[in-house]
Amino acid sequence: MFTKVKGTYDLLPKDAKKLSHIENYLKEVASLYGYQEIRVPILASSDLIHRSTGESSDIVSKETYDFIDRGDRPMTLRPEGTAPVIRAIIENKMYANYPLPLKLFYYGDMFRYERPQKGRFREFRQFGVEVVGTNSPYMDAEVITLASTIFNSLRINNYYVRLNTLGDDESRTNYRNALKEYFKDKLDSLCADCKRRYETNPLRILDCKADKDNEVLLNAPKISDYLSDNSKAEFELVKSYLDTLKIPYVIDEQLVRGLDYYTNTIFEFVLKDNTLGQSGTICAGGRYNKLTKDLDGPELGSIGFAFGLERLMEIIDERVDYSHKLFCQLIPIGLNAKINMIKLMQILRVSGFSCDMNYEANSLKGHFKSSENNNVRFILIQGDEELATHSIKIKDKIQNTEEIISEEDLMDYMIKRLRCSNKSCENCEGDCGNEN
RNA sequence: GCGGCUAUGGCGAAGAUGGUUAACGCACCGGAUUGUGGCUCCGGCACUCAAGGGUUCGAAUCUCUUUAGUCGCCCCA
Repeated sequence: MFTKVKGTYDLLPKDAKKLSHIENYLKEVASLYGYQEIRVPILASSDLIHRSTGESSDIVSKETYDFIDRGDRPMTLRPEGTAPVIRAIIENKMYANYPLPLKLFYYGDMFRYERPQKGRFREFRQFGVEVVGTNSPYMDAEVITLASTIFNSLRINNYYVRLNTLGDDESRTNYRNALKEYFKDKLDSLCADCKRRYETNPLRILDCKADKDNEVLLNAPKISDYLSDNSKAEFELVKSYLDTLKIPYVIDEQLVRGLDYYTNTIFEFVLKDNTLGQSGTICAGGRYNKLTKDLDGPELGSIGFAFGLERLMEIIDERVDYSHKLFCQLIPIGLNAKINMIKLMQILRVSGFSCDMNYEANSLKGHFKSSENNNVRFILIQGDEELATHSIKIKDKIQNTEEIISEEDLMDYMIKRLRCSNKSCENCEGDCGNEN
């Protein structure tokens, strides 16, 4: 037997329905904020992914799906959505052909070679947005507000936003130097990973989990002391906007994020409880003002975030019923009725009534069983008796009635029943055609 | 890359200290009930316990290896 590849999963009908539902929902909310959809390839040149995400990042150094294609080109399955979207913007010169800022959303499969666990897969799905072509700190706040609205409207309330700023170039350079200076003679007390990070990306030392209680780390210089006046003012504006809208956030100066392209504002949405374990981050993002230029485009201030859809699936509490439902079941008795009902079924289907027939059942029992599985409201039965008079026996499972009507009255009959399903309706006992 | 736990019919699962017919529930199939199902009753459904090796008179039970799943660490959405 073939089994699915490690870290992948099948979405069976019920869950597939749930995921489409969530995706449609996210699309709708994003469009309320003025975002348009963009679709970009899953397959990308290794160069794009490696350069954008950062050679020193864990994702690129040990988690990408890299391979050489039949034309000897190094390829990578995208591990995140930002780089391919930015590439598309630059390649299609969208920054010139569309009004700025570009406000785009995307969703689709991402690939990371990790050990699978709860809320983490090798092939997984993200929904994200990217705003390109603005430096306004108001946009930082708007993007965070959008993410927050998504949470609220999915009735997820037990989250908060971790917020920090990495500052502009100048701030970051000064801070990096300060960190290097500070850690220079303290390297021995850091873990092996941090010793490496000291060379490649000293900021990453700050959110090291192994050293998180290390005094050396707790006493390290803080980014807030190295922010330029401009960066400081921008960050204040972001915070005040969030205050105005009462978005709950906490400033966390240890927050750094693992992708190398981030600048200025960065944030994470995390759950207050442990329903998702330590991987409680469902949404994260930030500014990346240098990325467009690093990818050979013009310099464009940009910000975005991504949601992990599996994690969202895991935590949402929806009362929606995703089970399979059809409108009616057709039950023919005898060959003549079967042929007649096949014609009838096609008419019903193209008229918008979902329905089905069990072609193989030899007994009434089998047919009725199918009607249970299909969760139908109406059961239509036709045998030689009904056929002779062009009529049909119809059972309404909600109102629990059974009567014989003529074939041509069938659709009107069902539509009326649909409108009023109130058994104790005084006007009609369920037949008046009024909405309840 | 590292660590914990798990692996019994289509599914969920019982199976102290190894002992010889592998519970039970659900699903499914057949019948009571061949133009009316859902309830009920009766009957059927694992020469086999992830795979391979070892210990033993005897292994689903002990041991080793492998594989898979799952959870956690690192990291990330």
